[in-house]
Amino acid sequence: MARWEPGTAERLQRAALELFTTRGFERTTATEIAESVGLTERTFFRHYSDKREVLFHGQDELVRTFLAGVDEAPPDASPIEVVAAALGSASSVFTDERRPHSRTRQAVIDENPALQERERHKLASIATAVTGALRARGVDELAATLAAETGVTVFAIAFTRWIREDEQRSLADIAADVLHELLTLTAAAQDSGRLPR
Amino acid sequence: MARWEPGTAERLQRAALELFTTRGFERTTATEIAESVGLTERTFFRHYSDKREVLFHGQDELVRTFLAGVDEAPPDASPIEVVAAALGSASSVFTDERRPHSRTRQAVIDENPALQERERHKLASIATAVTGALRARGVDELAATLAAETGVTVFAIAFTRWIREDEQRSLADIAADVLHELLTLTAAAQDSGRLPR
DNA sequence: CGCCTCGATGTCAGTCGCTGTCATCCCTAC
DNA sequence: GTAGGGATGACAGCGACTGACATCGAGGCG
Repeated sequence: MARWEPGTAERLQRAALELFTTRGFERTTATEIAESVGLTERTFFRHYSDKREVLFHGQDELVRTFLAGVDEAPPDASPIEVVAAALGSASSVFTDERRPHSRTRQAVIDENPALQERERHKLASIATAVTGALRARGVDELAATLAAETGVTVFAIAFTRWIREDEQRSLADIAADVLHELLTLTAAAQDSGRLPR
Repeated sequence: MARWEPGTAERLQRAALELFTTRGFERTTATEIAESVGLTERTFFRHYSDKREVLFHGQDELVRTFLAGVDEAPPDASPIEVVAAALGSASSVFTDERRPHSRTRQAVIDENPALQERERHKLASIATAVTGALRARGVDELAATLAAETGVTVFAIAFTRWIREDEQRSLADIAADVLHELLTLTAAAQDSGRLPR
């Protein structure tokens, strides 16, 4: 038997989400979160580098899922195809059971600009990771950056739609649709021949 | 004759960039910035809502330039074509004379994660504005979001290339190239027929 | 000319996020 | 049983940011 309850970080995370939901992010202090699970503020900051970070626990796992998807793509796949594979892999993490939790969490984020900022930052770090993975496959820098960044954009848009109350499809399906829509849009521009250069 | 020197916000901005460059962002306090131009910390925060914001003064102008570009696009332009127009318009703001300043400013941002976060947030707000402008033109939500977000991605990538020491072309030229590369990438994926769905 | 309002700044106290440091204490290994 | 180590507590302190109130010169108005 340990001196303290195990899973400290997880308990803090649950307590934080609960408090953020009821009182709002800004009107909840780190001390309140910590004491609501019988710990001190200092301990909170030992587990999370800052107050916002408590809502983004497990982000590493998402990054790894993206990278796993990249690895699974066939060697001759084009950058966008690789990104599509990563999208499929990442989407599979978000099962139907996770939707309610994702929803409440997202509601908190949508209420606070500082949290949105952090969310964008996390998405950007995913893009950076995917860019690196593409580069490791021999894709040149421009193509790698574009494909990765585009993939993350598609993921973010698909995720927003997946969260919606009326949406019943899987995230993977939605992401595939969004990607398809992007290809349609770019193809239309390509064909018009009215772009500069 | 005014009671105080005019252009307080601009003086603060210049002083901040100077101090950030020499001492670094985190090791510069808001009080130091303010006092270096004969003001108090309180006044600093009256002009800038937070310490990071001082580096993003004039962002509104950039947003307006994007939107002006959207307005200039012909009525029958496709979403990507509209975005290309916005890209051209926004790029024209960054003349050759502004490059040295952009470089030192970017160097500061690249050194600090909190500033990168804010930068991403600003880019996201541009995307949101462009999305709104596209929607006002009758573009449906998905296409508008995708086109706007993609456009901002292209802009960001082009901008980092424009900043590079060895790069001599105009930002508009680079942006057009980057957009072209994106169209090439998506076309390749489209043609392969190997995407899910 | 004198008064009054207004806007930008100063002053001050206070909260909160976050950090460094040191002490505490159970659990484990030897 | 003793020595370490890992997680926590206690405490002091800095800096970002805010609210409330005071100050004071500029310009309008009688």
